[in-house]
Formats: sequence, structure tokens, C-alpha cells
Amino acid sequence: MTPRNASSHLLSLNPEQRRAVQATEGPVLILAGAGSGKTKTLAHRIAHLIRVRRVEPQRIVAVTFTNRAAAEMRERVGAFAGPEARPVVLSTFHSLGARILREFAPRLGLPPRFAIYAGADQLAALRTACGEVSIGGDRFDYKRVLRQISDWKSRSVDPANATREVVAGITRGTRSDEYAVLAADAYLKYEEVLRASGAVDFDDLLLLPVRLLDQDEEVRRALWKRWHYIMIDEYQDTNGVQLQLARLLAGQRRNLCVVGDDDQSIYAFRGADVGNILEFERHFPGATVITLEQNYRSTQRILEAANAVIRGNPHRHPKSLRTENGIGAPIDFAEYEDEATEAEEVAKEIQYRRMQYKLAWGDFAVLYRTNTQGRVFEEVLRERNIPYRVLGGDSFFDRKEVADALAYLRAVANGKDEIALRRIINYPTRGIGRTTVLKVAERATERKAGFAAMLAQISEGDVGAAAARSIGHFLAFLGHARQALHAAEAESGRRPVLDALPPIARWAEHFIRETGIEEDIRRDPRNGKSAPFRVDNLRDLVGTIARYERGRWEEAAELMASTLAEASLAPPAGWDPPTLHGALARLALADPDEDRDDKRQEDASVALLTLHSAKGLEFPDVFLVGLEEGILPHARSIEAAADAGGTALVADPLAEERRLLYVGITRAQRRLMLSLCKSRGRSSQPTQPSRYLAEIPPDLLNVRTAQEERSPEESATLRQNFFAEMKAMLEPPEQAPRPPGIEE
DNA sequence: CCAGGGGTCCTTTTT
DNA sequence: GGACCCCTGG
Repeated sequence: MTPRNASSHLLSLNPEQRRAVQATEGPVLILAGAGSGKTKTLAHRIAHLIRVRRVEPQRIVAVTFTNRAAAEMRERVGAFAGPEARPVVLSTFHSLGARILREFAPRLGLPPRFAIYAGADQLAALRTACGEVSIGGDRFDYKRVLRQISDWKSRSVDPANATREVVAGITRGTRSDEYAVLAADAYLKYEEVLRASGAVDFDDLLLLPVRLLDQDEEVRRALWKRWHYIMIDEYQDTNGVQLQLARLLAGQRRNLCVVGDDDQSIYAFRGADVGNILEFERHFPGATVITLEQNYRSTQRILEAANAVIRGNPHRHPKSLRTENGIGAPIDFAEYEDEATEAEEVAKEIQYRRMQYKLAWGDFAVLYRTNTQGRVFEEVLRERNIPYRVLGGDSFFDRKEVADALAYLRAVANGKDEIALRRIINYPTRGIGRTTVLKVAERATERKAGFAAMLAQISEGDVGAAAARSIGHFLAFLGHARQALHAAEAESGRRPVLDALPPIARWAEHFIRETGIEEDIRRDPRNGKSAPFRVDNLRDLVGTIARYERGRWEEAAELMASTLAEASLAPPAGWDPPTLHGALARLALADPDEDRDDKRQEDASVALLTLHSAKGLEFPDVFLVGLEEGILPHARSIEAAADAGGTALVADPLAEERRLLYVGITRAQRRLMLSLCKSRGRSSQPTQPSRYLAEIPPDLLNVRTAQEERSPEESATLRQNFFAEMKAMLEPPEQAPRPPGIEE
């Protein structure tokens, strides 16, 4: 269904939104309150540019933070502008960075098949780096150092300047601890390990493109010629480097349109600077500012509660959300004995409401502050046979067996990848122990060679005959795999494979089997019953590679259709044929849920997620749990605030925690329930209610007593429900409980 | 020098 | 449910 023209669609916008859509030249700031139709407005704007202002779609770049947001935007744009909008570049910040890096890698001295380190790999790289200079020693908190390094990189501070920053902090007598000194030292070494491994980390995906654009006139011109309109979603979450990138990409045209809500800034911990949105007009003089204040999502009561909470924060863009929705149900509030009781009662309440109001499992979401809080809910929901899905959290790619297989693939794709090599060099065990690896690393440092290069030239004199032979076998194994891969890649680039497993995936399947990971999983008694599941994960990994390969060819088909018409506008790099490196890069940047969650799951299961991963989502019925001091606000934030003392920090940790609650409340469309546990943890420590609860006007709340009494109808429904669930449990185990004749 | 077992600790938020 | 450390036996 392609719309006849864009203007007919503009009719569904309110005057503010229409202004936002049509203010097309120069910098634009759209301050969009929660639930104000942000994505819709941006999608309209893109459609307007294409259909009314006749901008070529490939000149438009829309940047989001998550793959999910990019996918949602793609869907909306497609609905408003039709298939001709396909060439619009819709990408996350990090994917866009990776794309720029891939194209211009040689100019940075980066190998074209660079590895991307995230999470555990970054940590491993830091450990390696610290091992080399033997800084740290016992009880060295690598994660903390990594956070510090990441903070520097997100502000575009290089190691030399980091050292200067630390030293200056010390001489000024400010609170710069010895960790910062060590971290500055480690930072330099860490960068060296990355470069020697032909790798970049997540921060580099933004930082290196900025450096490139900043220093290379040709690159700047090339990109300015290519992209004319830049749009950024969730602008309140951008950090210093992202601001630079936005500025550089927009260039002199300054067609930069950003959308965001300072009240929803919840990523200061990873370098987001709410000042970016608060001072947009200073950064981009002459900017048009539009405020979207109508909320289309929530009931009046929910919105009032949200407004009451956020009102407590200083330094906000003035904004008052209004809604034309009804007053809605009261907000429920309950106190439970402990986590288990809370989870039980929430589960019961979900079952009850689902029956009573004929809702789907997918209408419910349980929101919590920390990932670990989700576990109790998982247990209880599983026990009750309530289908659920955990959003965010630990990724598929963090699974040990998946990470192991990926390390093998990476070691083949990029022979310099030290972190991948170290991970698999003795897994499954092949007689290359810790001491041997240590010796190799030592020799490498001595002779100023990379770890991988040293491996290739290690001699019996270095590590002994047995170990040397094992290393030889190991490298030969990878070498053979690499040759087979080249053949597979050549085949994959030649023509699409439609039926069977595509060549690279087929190669990967074979190679992973040869690694012996599967045997080891089966053999290891610790895996117990999870062994078959783990082996399945390896198959899934091959499946994602297959999907990538097919995806490349689908894109090729689309691109050819558009490049024939506009050959001169084709991107200079053209279409990239499928490669293992491409598959790995995609996997590194992928949304872990995206590939595996099919759309069906969405309406058929209760969502469990942290407040952070809830941003941008909405649910009819929301449970906000664990509203206690120490959880929300989190103890670490309370500490951090105390540490900061009176210092007028822009990023006030407690203000951010309040925004987190605000985000949580505004996810709810129809109903909201708040709860807390009176005691928590192994030792059943008594808790205090969250300080923010007192800020919600009591007349909005329906306070429930602990062992609440239900009305006769409610009890009847629960009984009925109980029997329905029992019946469902007796059905084949694969089948999710599906009460008769209630849904659909 | 290597493999494997068994204890202990802890857990903010994420691209 | 891990990640990590130390110990033991080959």
C-alpha cells in the first residue's frame, strides 16, 4: 500500500508535528516528550523529504542507538514513503561507524578484515595489555579500568591526554585516584594490543570515523557528497564523540535534525552527555526548536505520576506533557515480603488480568532495575507455565560455546586476532598450557613481534618439543580452514544459493565440527542436561551466518535495481560480497534478540526487561518492581552521589535514577503496578521504600495490602484460570499454555 | 608442564 | 549461575 502523496499523511499529525516534519533546512531540534509519536514524526519527515522535497532517498541518513529502533524506523518509513524509500540509510551509530571504517580502513592503517572487540573481548585485551607491563597485580578491577578507558574514548581523549588529565587532577588535588593513574597507563597498552590484533573496540567504531573525518579532507568531501540530511534519534543519549560525528557528517549544510527527550537521558554511565541536547542551540546556532508535548500513549493518571516524579529534577528543558486519553485505572501499589513473594504475586496478577480483561501475554511487561532481578521472575513464570521472553540481558554471543566457536571463526578471518587465538589455543585442550602461552607472549614482547607472528615462528628451544609440535598442528589446522574458507567465499560471492546452506555457512558448520567443541560439550559432565541445548546453539550460530549470506544477496538485488537508474550515485565501494568477516561484523553489531525472536513471540509472551532496555517500548500493562532504596536508586548511584559531595556535577547520578523511574512509568499505556520487597537478599536485609515513591501523589495510587482479599468474581476467575492452566500443562510440553476460547 | 576438580566470590545500567 | 583461584594427580 503506497500512499499517493505524503501530504495526505501529514493530516494525521498535530500542528507541532507538522512543523517538525516541514522544518527541513538547517539544524532542527525536536524535543519529544515520552509517547509523543517521535518515531512516527521522524518517519513522516523522511517521507516528506522524499515525496515533497524530492530528495533522493540515498541522501538521507537516520541514526538510532539500537537495531530495534532502526528496524522500527524502517517499517514506519516504508509505510509512509513506500518502497522507493528503501535506499534511505537507516543505521545504528555503531553500524554506521563500522561502515565508514570498512570503506576507509586502509587510510587508518587498519586491516580490511578488522575484528570488533566488545564486552569479554575488550576485557581480555585489557588483561593482556596489563600482563605485558605487569601493572595491576592482585585485586585489580579490570572492569573499572575498562569503564574509565571507555569514558576517555567517548570524550575523544587519547592516552597521552588521558595521562595529562589524570596528572592535572592530582596536582589540583581533586579526587583522582590511583586507579586513574593505572588506567591511563593501561589505556596506552590496551590500544597497542588492539592495533596489533588488527582490532577495534566499540568506542573505536565512533572515535576512528571522527578522527578520519576530522583529518582527511577527501573522506569528508566524499561523505558530504553522499549524505545531505542527517537525523538522529534519542539524541539525549549521545556522547561527545557522537556529537562530533553528527557535526562532521552534517557539514556546512547543517541539515541535522535531532530528536530526543532530556528527561529520558539514562546513559550517562556510558558517556552520554545530556548537555548535548540541552545546549543544541548553542552548538548549532539558528536551530529551529520544536516541542512535542502531547502524549498519545498513557492514561492521565500514569502521565500525572510520571510528571510528578520528573518534576524533582533540575536542569530540564521546559516541557509539560498532556494527553487527551482518559483518566484510566488507578496505579496499583503493593509491598511484598521478599523477591519470591513479589514474583509470585505479580505472576498471579498477570494471570488474573489476562483472564479478566482478555489480554494477551504480550500485553504485559515486568520492568526492573538490574538484570539479576529478572531471574526470580523467570523461575516463577516458568513454574506457572506462563510464556515469557527476556529482552536484552546476556546475549546469545556471550554463551561460552558460542563465544568459543566465534573465536575460532575470528582466528581464521583475521590471523592477527590475539584475543581470539588465546581463547582457543588450548580449547579443546591440545597440550598448549598456560606456561607455554606465557612464554610465547614473553618472546613476542622481547622480539617486538605480535603474539600471532610469534606463534608462527616459535621453536622447540622456546617452549619445548611437545608444545612446539602442538602449536604447529594448531596453526596448520587454522591454515587449512582458511584455505577452505577462501574457496567458500569465492563461491558465495559468485551467485546466491537459494536452497541449501550457503557456502560460507556450510564451511563454518564443517569447521566448527572439526574444532571438537561439540565433543567437548558432550564429554564435560558439568554440562549435564544442557549439553544438547549448547550444541543447538552452535547450529544457531551457523544459521545466523546463513541468514547473513542470503541477506547480502537480497541487498544486492535491491541495490542493482536502484543503481541501474542512478548509476552515477552508486556508493563508490559498491556492493560487498558475503565474507566471513562481514558475517562476524554483523554478528558483533547485531541485536542479540533480533535474529532469534520472531514476531510471534512478541504477542505470545510476557516481557521481562531492565528499565534501560525498556526505553522506546510501550506495553498496555506494566509492572515496575523492586522500588526500594538501593535498587532504585541503585546503591552504586547513591554512593557515587555521596562521593561527588557538593560538586556541581552535570551528571547527577540520583537525577538519572529518577529519570529511569520516569522512563519506566511512561512505558505503561493502560495500567501500571508498582511494587517493592520489604526484605531482600540472602540475608533478608530489611529495605526502605524508594525515595521517589513519596513523590507520587497518593490519590493516584491504589494501595494494596499484602495478603489482599479478592472479590468473589476475582476469586472465581482465578479458579477458572487455575484449571485452564492445569489443562494447558497436561498438553504436549512444546505447547505454550493457551486457555480455551479466550484469546483471538 | 598439563588437566581437571572443587572451592569461593560476586552481581548497575549497554552499543 | 558463572568467573576465578588453588590444589592435586598424572
